[in-house]
Amino acid sequence: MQQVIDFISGYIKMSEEELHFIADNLQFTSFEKGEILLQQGHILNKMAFIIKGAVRGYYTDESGTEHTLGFALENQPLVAFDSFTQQTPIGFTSVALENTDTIWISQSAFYNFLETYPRYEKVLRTIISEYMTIEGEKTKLLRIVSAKERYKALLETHPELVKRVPLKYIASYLGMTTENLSRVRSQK
Amino acid sequence: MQQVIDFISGYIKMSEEELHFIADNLQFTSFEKGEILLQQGHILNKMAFIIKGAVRGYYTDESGTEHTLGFALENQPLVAFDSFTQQTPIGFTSVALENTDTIWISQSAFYNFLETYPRYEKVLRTIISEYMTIEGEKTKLLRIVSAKERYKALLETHPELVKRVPLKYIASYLGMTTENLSRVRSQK
DNA sequence: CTGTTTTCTTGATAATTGTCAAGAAATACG
DNA sequence: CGTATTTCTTGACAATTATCAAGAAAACAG
Repeated sequence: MQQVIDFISGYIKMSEEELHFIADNLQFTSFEKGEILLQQGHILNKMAFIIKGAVRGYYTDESGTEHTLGFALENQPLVAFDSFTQQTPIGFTSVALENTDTIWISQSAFYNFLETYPRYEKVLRTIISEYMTIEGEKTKLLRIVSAKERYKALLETHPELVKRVPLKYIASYLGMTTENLSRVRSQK
Repeated sequence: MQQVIDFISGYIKMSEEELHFIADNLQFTSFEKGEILLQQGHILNKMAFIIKGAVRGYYTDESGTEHTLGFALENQPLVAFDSFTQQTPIGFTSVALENTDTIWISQSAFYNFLETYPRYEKVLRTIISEYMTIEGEKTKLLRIVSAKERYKALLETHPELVKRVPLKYIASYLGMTTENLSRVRSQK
């Protein structure tokens, strides 16, 4: 709970009232390794914040192949903002890589909060724009043509992921086979 | 001008007052083919809407190689939302592929509008979330492993781009060499 | 319309990556 | 602690893609 408050406080000084509003509208849920937090195709009426653990996001294409889109660790929000806002099906599945603790807020409580305390509109815009910067960096990393350089770039920017996440998911994230990642790693 | 109004009106019924506010704060600019609309590294204090023409977005990596990130055509906004919001350097350059007409709004006018007519916060969130959906689709397309399938997918989802944009930029966008795209095209 | 520049295609070859298969290493679990 | 399962590595080979080079086609400018 404190972690959510800390996260928001990084953007704005919260009043007691706002703090209570948030505290009263959060719900705690634990997931065991392998359990699914968000399911591709479902409609999303809540958003999450990861307290502890790690999560992998992937989508399954028509041929049934999984493509890892990203990872989320503790102290990060876990949202499909487009699905949440437009009430359209989520484009990916989120599964726990480890036992993971999360806190959730419902869509109605979220919008209620925004309407009651409109100064958080600006905070939300900032968070979204930061998210876009990160996504932009991810896209750029994926456009590195050589598999070796792509891995090297990830290792430099997110060493914690490479340590913590099974290599086969790192390979899938980087758009290469597990075998190729294994070889590329042994080269340097 | 009417095109901007039409774009916004697709999301909300605008009042006369709002309409005038917008009309009074827009500035028209034309770009010749090859001219730069947004420059990687600059700080952005305005956002654009494309009235006519086509624009290519790319970033230049450390080795000097250009990577095409996307295209924008008429009736589409042209913004680096993260840079605009956080006042950080833009992560890409936008260059006109054709003679292009644009309309611009300054950051101050934009925020002024949002504060004066807060119901547009929701409109903005919707536009942003739609943008995220599109970016998500782009990411998924890029993760298709085979060059041939990647091209086929783009041809199916955005045939207008393939017709209108020089192939070498399509190749760069799809993460392959021009030569390979040429070969892949001739196969089917 | 004509020369010039840019874009696109094609060929030959090398490098990278994927695929299939099997075994080693690490991790999970009773 | 020992067995089962999952993850990771390695090898051989095939397929895909990049690179370099040259010429054809198209677009552009005067």
